[in-house]
Amino acid sequence: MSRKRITSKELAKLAGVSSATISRAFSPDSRIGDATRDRILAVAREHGYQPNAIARSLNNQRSRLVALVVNAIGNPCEAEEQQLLVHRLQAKQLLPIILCCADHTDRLQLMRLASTYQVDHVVIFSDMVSMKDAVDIFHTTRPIIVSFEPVESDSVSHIRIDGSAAAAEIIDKIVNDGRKRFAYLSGTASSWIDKLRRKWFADALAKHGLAFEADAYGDYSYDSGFKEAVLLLHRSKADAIICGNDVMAIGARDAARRVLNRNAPDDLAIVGQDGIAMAAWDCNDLTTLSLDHAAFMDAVVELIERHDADLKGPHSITLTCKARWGTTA
Amino acid sequence: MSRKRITSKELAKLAGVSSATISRAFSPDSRIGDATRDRILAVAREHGYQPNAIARSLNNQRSRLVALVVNAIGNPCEAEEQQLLVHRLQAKQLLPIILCCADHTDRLQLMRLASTYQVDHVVIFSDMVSMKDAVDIFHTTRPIIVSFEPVESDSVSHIRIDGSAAAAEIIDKIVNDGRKRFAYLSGTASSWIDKLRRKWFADALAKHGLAFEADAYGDYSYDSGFKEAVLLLHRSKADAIICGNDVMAIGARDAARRVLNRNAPDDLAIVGQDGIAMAAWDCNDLTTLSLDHAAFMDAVVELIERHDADLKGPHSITLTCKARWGTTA
DNA sequence: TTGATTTGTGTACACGATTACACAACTGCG
DNA sequence: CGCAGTTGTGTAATCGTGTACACAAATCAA
Repeated sequence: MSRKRITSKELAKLAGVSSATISRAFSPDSRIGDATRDRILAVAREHGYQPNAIARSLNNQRSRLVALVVNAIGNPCEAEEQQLLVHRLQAKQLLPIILCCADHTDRLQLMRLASTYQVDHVVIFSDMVSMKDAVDIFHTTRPIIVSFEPVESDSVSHIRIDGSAAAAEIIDKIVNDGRKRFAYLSGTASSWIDKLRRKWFADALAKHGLAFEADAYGDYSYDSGFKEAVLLLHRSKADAIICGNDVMAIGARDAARRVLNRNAPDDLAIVGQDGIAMAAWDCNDLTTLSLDHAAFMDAVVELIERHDADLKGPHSITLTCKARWGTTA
Repeated sequence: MSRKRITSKELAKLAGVSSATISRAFSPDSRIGDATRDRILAVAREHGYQPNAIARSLNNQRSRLVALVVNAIGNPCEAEEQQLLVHRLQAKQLLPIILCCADHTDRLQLMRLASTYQVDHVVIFSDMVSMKDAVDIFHTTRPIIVSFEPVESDSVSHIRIDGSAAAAEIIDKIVNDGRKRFAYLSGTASSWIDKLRRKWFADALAKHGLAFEADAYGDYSYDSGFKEAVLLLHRSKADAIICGNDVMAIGARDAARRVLNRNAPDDLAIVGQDGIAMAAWDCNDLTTLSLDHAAFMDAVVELIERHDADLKGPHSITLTCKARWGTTA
């Protein structure tokens, strides 16, 4: 009920000790009498005292805050991973600060703002910021970079994702089904990761003497998938569309069915990427290049732990994708 | 490149002024010579100096952090709103700390942890924590509560959501279509908000002399919607299912079609709640009780602003839902 | 010219914790 | 009993800012 938060000095007076002893009562292994600690914790509980994390951070040089730089949290393709990571961080008593790039014009300013909070770690999922900028802004933090734009800085850890084998598997199947005219519906034109993903499929096509006949660019959203697919199918003779993520794939499938009356998998093949839960829903049942999100986030946490243990960097972990077979290709 | 962050005192030496003057250079309206400010900002930029937000927070008693207590971020039904709010907060230079309750066992401990960071505001979207606990833990913050469990504390602001009119509209239509046997597929058994939502529909049914014939409980997920709908349709003769959110509604529709070969809207009616973007996707086209998420988040920001302006509370804003007509009912 | 006001800057303390150091009390050992 | 080592606690400095206060210089009014 009291509006004001009690401080360690005030609690010290109440418990008849010095504020240093209060601090010790809250530090797991420090020289303090058992009786004193118990008494202090009792008084603390009674008055609702908890050490001020801001003050503690200032003193420790350790904030226990983690910045997550993402495109958006509203898009299921990212949100699922984010949820897993947030869960893991919370379990380690780390608090996530989310920086949402998608609808923020000045992303550098946003990252600078977060960096003033002395975050202990930075995880970058967004392909909307350049790694150079990120490294520059978080130069005191050693950012953990996630599979975008590998930077040749030794202060950066890196998770590499390899989907080449699974992409080949999927392409082989579709080509064996008799399709020859492929199109790629990209997430964003400028994204490094998106170019890499496209290359997995392009290389697989090359083995069959094929190449993408058309390209389109969306923004990872259902609506962009829908709209671009319509345009794509009008201006090309594509009978197979590889999409930058699952949500766009669903949009493309709906567009083909609704606007052009072409149904997957009979009239054309649609392939997604990510392997989100929604891809397995009965109404979607998408064929997709899927990544094990739990393993992905485990890798992120692993890097955070190595960073904490101050192991010499830079570190790198590689994960491979698997094909999920649905009924759209 | 330098591993260490520069402090105001060090910068002061470099610029040939005192650290107080450095501080003034970064405070918009404070007595400082234009020439001095410009010189300091130049030197600051050169050395990558930015005031330490942790230290500033400790001094100001103002952290510019906002805690968002949510069930999950992976569930589209919540993620969309969260994205809108995060966007609005970032525009105001406030940073969100997300507390994800769904997969965290000790939610009180989680809230206590966040409260030690002296967050300026708390927004509670989760129905997995009791308001009493939240108010207790964040007693210094004046939590902004969102439409769950109204608490008779004058330190709590509140957003009330009224869907009774829209629910009546939807029920009227379905009853006029000739259906009489209604079931409610709830989000969680214990949730206050879920009971309220059910009541909107129950009241509307009562006007027709009807009542829910069956109830089931899920967890807001697609899988739970699917599974519970199967059980529900086996043990009752329901021909209309009102679901706790859109994702469960999609699960229920898929279950009816796949497992029992009953298609909406011909063989049964399915109604969702929330009105997320996905509900309007061509493959779903859900009839749903929808809320204007942008207006909702505007209201949250409005409350935050009133709180900042220190207007006398408690404050309350009411929003009403609208029906979205799809092809599932 | 003089006294009052404004302007710009430095000094010193506060914010709320942690921790190196000092020291008293107690333990154990020969 | 005396001395070394351990244990528990207090004192004071520190983390990096913001700001009240003091004060000199500059400006202004009459």
